[in-house]
Amino acid sequence: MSAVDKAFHGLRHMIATGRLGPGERIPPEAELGEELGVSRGPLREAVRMLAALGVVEPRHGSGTYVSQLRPEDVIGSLSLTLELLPLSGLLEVYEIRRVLEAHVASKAAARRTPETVKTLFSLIDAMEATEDPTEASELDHRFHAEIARAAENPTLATLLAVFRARSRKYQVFTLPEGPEMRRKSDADHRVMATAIADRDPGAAAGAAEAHVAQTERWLRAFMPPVEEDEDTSGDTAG
Amino acid sequence: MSAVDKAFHGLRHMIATGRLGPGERIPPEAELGEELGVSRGPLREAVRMLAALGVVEPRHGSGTYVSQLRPEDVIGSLSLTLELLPLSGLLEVYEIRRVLEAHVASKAAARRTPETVKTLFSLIDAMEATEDPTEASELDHRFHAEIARAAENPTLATLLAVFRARSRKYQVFTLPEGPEMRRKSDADHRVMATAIADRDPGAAAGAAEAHVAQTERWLRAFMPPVEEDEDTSGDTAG
DNA sequence: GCAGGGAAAGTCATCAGATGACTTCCGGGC
DNA sequence: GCCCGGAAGTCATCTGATGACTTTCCCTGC
Repeated sequence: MSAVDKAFHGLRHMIATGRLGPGERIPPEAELGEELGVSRGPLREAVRMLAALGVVEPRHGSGTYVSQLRPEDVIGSLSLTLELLPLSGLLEVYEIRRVLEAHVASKAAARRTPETVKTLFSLIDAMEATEDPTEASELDHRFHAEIARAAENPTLATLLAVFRARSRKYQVFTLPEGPEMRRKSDADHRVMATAIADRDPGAAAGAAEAHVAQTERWLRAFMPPVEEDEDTSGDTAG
Repeated sequence: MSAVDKAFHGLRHMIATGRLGPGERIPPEAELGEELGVSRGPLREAVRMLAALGVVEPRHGSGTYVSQLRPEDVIGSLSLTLELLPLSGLLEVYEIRRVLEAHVASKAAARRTPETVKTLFSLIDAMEATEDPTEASELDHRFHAEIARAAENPTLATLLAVFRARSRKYQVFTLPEGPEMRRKSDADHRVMATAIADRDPGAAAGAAEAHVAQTERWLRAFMPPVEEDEDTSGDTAG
């Protein structure tokens, strides 16, 4: 086993067994390296691996801390890599998204509060009012995020947010057919929001699934990946 | 921006823009470090991060290669960290699993081949025959993996395999109540397999969801995490 | 006694050089 | 034609030193 593996598994084991708990600071590099029997180089590489996976977080000058280890912490790590997938593989992701969006819509319909309904419709109004495709995309994201939030499963909400972020790289609304697509999309949103407002889980699930399927169809038809030099990772969704 | 970030994003950008394609070897450390303007230390840390995320794979003595970038490549990275989650967060994962297992069961029922059915029942027979809880757990995994495979979405199959692996750390069958649980579990499996054999998607989905829900209930009741020093990562599922 | 400033310690970040380990390839020997 | 050995290329690791940032604490001034 290589030194990096030794450090990686050793550190992971310390966390798995509870010797290092969520939020806790891990020992300094020199000390930990000696304990694990590796020098600082490989140890740092192992720490970076765990950081990329959302398990620890190094803070310059302060120390390295174990994350809170919530499901969304580790699932969020996918957002850095999912957008590297070729479009072909993305279609498989879409099938998953279809199923899960339908589920959260259904659950949101069952558990909705008046505030949720109000938020959803105000987001729809804003979407229909704006001309800026980027803003529309942002509002669309917040609309779906709000539904996922209402379903009361943060893990699932994070997973769907990751999947959606990948799709947003393709800004279909900027195409010539964009305006027509947006009208259709807006109509879908109204159907979904209405079903949720009516506490009708079946209708909400159906509308959500149809909406995702429609988006998938558009993406399949045109696929101009947008060149980007992020970070535009402003997660302004409430 | 730190040197590690510069190297990480630089490398990721090279892959995102297609300058480095799947399976391709990236430039040697010295060369790449010079191009990105960082020394070998931080560059290696950035490479390790991408390796942890399933994007690249360093091979000692040969070079570092971009992965095939299939969805399962990057999703598989979750398996290293999902088992670090506390049980409380795991319940949210179970809800997702319930929905997705139901979906794959339904799809498997629609697309099943005679070979699939044969495999499923032979796995059930083997499960009922064995006394070894570890072997039973392994067969259980293969049973569910076979159903996911039949649904023809490798990404989804990988995602479910990751979720299941987390649950298997809790070997509920070794409890005093184990034998009774296993009888119930075996019965569930027969219902699922029969629904799939009958090409009845609705019944298959219902049976799968009920089965996962049952497992979840057991886990919620007893939760003795099994200490382990893997790797037992033998993915023997066909 | 208290608030502010600044020094000092602790820790991660980075660079540089050297050496070892492993893979790959090629040519020589049989 | 096959096998073996060596050379080159590349990643893996160690060591030492320096810089950057954060945190703590003491000292100063009021």
